Amino acid sequence: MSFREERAAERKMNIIKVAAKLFSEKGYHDATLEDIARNLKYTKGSIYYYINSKQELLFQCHELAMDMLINRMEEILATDWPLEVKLREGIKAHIEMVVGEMSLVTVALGQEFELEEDYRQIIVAKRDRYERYFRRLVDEGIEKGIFRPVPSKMAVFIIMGAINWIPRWYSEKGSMSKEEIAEFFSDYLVRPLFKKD
Amino acid sequence: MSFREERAAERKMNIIKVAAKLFSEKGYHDATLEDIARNLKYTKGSIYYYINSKQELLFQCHELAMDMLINRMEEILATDWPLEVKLREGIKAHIEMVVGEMSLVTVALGQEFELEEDYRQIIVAKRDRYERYFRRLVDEGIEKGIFRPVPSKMAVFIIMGAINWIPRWYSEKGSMSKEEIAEFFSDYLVRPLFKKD
DNA sequence: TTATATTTTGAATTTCGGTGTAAATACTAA
DNA sequence: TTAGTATTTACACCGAAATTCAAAATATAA
Repeated sequence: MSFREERAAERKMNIIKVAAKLFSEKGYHDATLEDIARNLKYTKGSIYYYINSKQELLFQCHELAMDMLINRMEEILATDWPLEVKLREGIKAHIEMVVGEMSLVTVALGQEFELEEDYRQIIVAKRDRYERYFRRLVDEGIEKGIFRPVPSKMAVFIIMGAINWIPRWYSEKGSMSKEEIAEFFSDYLVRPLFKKD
Repeated sequence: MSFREERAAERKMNIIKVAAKLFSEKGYHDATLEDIARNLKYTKGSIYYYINSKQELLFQCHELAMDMLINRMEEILATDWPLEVKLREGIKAHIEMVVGEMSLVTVALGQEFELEEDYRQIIVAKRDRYERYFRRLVDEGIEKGIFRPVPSKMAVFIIMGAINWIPRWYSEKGSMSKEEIAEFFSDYLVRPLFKKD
């Protein structure tokens, strides 16, 4: 990649990040390209040198967020940790993404229906793939008798829902740190999978 | 209330319901008054005979949904059921609302940030009140030693998040009925509150 | 330095949707 | 039946925001 291409890629990434921030703060529609441009000290016009449309920008936010989530999860799956540790760590990783890359992930989680159909399908496919990783962990746990038999799909929906809701209430100023939240959540959400003993 | 007033109120309610349906399907911005009117076989203009603005319409959706949730919960609290039953039933009631009045509640849950500040405050206040009901149940359970000590706020966030996420995946055609889902969720989400025995 | 390619600008264009309104129509009560 | 009120319509207005584009500015390479 040439120097110029590299710089262009970097700028585009900046635009995506700022767009994500504004999309998550004000919503897709209320964040105007004007806003995004002003934030970057660009003019509206120059944004179009880097992107083709506002819709594409939204899509890129989604895609970036999903890719980050998937990559992290695949790292975890590649370890030789015991399965319930993988699950717990997967949950923690997801929480950390949601809280750490708040704006990016918030856009991906909250503004799905703003995506036009073609884009939406791509994102939905990625999300399915991601969720399947979790479901498989639960299923394996059941097969091995570590977990009690539950409909794994539902269990994963509960887990995802609880986590994906975090941006709705999380504040830096809250009384619990990210790590404490991640710890509490992963315990609370995995606990009901175990058999009583 | 006179015959005419009554009919007007009924029509307004219809408008709200249809608006909710479209808002939840396409999002606040993409559902135009044109759409709403066409669905009701009205013209855009005549909608304005019943409402003052699109924004007000959104607010009414929120308010209606929140009031339904609060009323149902207050009914449950007024019973003499044991506290953990109240909690379980509260959860089930919430799920039934989310699934039964999908569009209305989906709007209320998903499109908070579309509300203008004044309206938003009213809705946030109602939601806080609602969530406090749940938190109090958890706290009482802890005090009485039925539940293990957990940060009740977090526990309720988990419960609410898991449920409020349902509209994202629920389909009539799914393999589990509303009731089965409600049953599974309330068990899964309350279970981690109990001490191990 | 100069010529060429890249980047940025700012204005112009276009489209769309919420809202206002005056006139038309339908309804109700007397 | 009719006067008066409630409801609906059609249309125009207006602003906002996405997108386009030609020209200007800037950077790069020869």
